[in-house]
Amino acid sequence: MSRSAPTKPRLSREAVLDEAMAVLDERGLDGLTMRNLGDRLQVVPMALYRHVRNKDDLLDGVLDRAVSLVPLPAPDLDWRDGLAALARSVRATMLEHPAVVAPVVQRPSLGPSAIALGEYGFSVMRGAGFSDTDSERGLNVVLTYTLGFVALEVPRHHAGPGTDIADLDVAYDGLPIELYPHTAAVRPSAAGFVSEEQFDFGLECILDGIGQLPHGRRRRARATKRA
Amino acid sequence: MSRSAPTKPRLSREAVLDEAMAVLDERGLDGLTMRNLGDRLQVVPMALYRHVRNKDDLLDGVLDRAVSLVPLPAPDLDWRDGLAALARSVRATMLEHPAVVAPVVQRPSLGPSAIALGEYGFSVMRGAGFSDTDSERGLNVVLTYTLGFVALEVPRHHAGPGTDIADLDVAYDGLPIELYPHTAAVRPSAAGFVSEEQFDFGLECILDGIGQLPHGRRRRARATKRA
DNA sequence: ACCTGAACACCGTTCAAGT
DNA sequence: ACCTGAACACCGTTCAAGT
Repeated sequence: MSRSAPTKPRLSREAVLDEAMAVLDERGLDGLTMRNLGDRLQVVPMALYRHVRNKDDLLDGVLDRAVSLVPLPAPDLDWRDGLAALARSVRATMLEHPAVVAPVVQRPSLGPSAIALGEYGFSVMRGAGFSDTDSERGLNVVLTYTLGFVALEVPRHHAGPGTDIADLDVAYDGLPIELYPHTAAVRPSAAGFVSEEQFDFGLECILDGIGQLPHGRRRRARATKRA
Repeated sequence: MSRSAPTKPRLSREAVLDEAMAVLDERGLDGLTMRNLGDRLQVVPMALYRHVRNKDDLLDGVLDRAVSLVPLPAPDLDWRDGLAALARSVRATMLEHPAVVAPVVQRPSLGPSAIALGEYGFSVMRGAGFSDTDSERGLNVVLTYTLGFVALEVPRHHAGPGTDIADLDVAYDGLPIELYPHTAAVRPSAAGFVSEEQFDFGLECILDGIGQLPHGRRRRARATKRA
C-alpha cells in the first residue's frame, strides 16, 4: 500500500493555474517556466500540457484569475465614486500581484472576469445617463489610465538590483542646468512619479473631464437646454 | 589583398545599436537576440559584449534611440496645444516602432532623450503659469496616459495569429445577456478601444482636468477672482 | 584591443513510449 | 486518459584562447 505517498493530488487545470499564480507571486514572470512549475507540482514538465494548451494558454488562465481578484465596488454608487473606486480597486489588486501587470497589458485576451469588470463600469455610467458611446469611451479612458499607470509604477517600485529607484533621481541630479532649466527647476522625483497622490491626481483630472460630457437623468427642470 | 571582403566596418556601439533597432522593427522584441544580432553583423554573438555590457544595456541603448526619434513640438505653443502635440507625437513615434513600447514601459531607466522630452513639457506648463508641482503632475498624467494607451494599443493592432482582433469581439458576441445587460447594450468594440478617436477623447479629458488647475499669468483683469 | 569557439545552464515544445 | 523520457532548436552568458 502506498502509505508514505502523500496523496498525489492528480493534476487538474485548476491545480496548475493555482500553482502558476503562486509562482508568479513568488518568483515573478521570468520565474514562471513550465519546467519550474512542473517541479513544484512534482511532475515532469510535459505533464502540464495535458491541462494547458501551451504557455500562452497557461498565462491567459492565470491572468483571468488575477482579474477575478479585483473586488467590484458597490453597485449603487454614483458614477464618479463608482469609477474612482473601480480604478483604485484595479490598482490595489495589481500591486498585490505585480508580476501579472506586464502580461495583462500586453496580451489582447479578454477573459470573463475582465468582462464582469467592464459590466460594472458600463452599469454606473449608463445608470447616470451617459450615452452608450460616452460610457464606452469614458470607461476606456479610466481603465487605460489605470493600467498604464500601474504598468509604469510596478517596475519602479521594487526595482531590481542596479536599477534602484534612487538611480533615476541620480539621472536628474547630473543634468546640465543650462540645457534643461525647467527640469532643473521642477526637480521631478522618481518616487513622486509613482505615488498614490499622483494616481489620484490623474484620476480626478479624468473624472472631471468625463463629468463635462452630457449626462444626468432628466429631472424636473430642463434648465439650460439652450441659451 | 582582401579584394572581395566588403569593408568589414569594425563594430562600434553605434553600429550595434543601429542594427538592434532595425532588428526590433523587423522581427519584434522576441526577434532581438544576441545570436541573431551577431549574425546580421557577421560576427559571433560574444563579439557584441565588447560594445555592450549585456542585453539589458543593449535594450537601454536602443530604447533611448527610439525616444530620441520623438519630434518635439514648437516651443512657443500654448500649454494645451503643446501637451496635446507632445502626446500625439509620442504615440505616433511609438506606433512606428511598436516593438519598443513594451520595454519602454517596463524598464525604469531614463535616458537623455526622455529628459529632453520632459523638459519640453515642463517648459510649456511653467510658461503658462502652472506651479512646479502641478507642472510635474500634469505632465506625468499626460505621459502616463499616452504610454499606457499605446502599450494597450500595440498588441491589439497587429495581433498575432490566433489572437486576431476579431476574436476579441467574438468574446463579446457570446455573452449571456442576462448577466451582462449593460455590456450587451453598449456592444463595445475592440477596434474602438484602440482608435485615434479614443486616444483624443481621453487626452481632451485630461487636458480639461489640468486646465482647471490654477494657472495663467496675471493679466489686466482679475475678473471672477471671487464671486 | 578586439574577436573567436566551446561550453554551461537554461528555455518551450515535439514525438514516441509507457501504464 | 494521463504521465514519462529523450531529444530538438533555441536562449544569455562565462571562460579560456587566439590575433
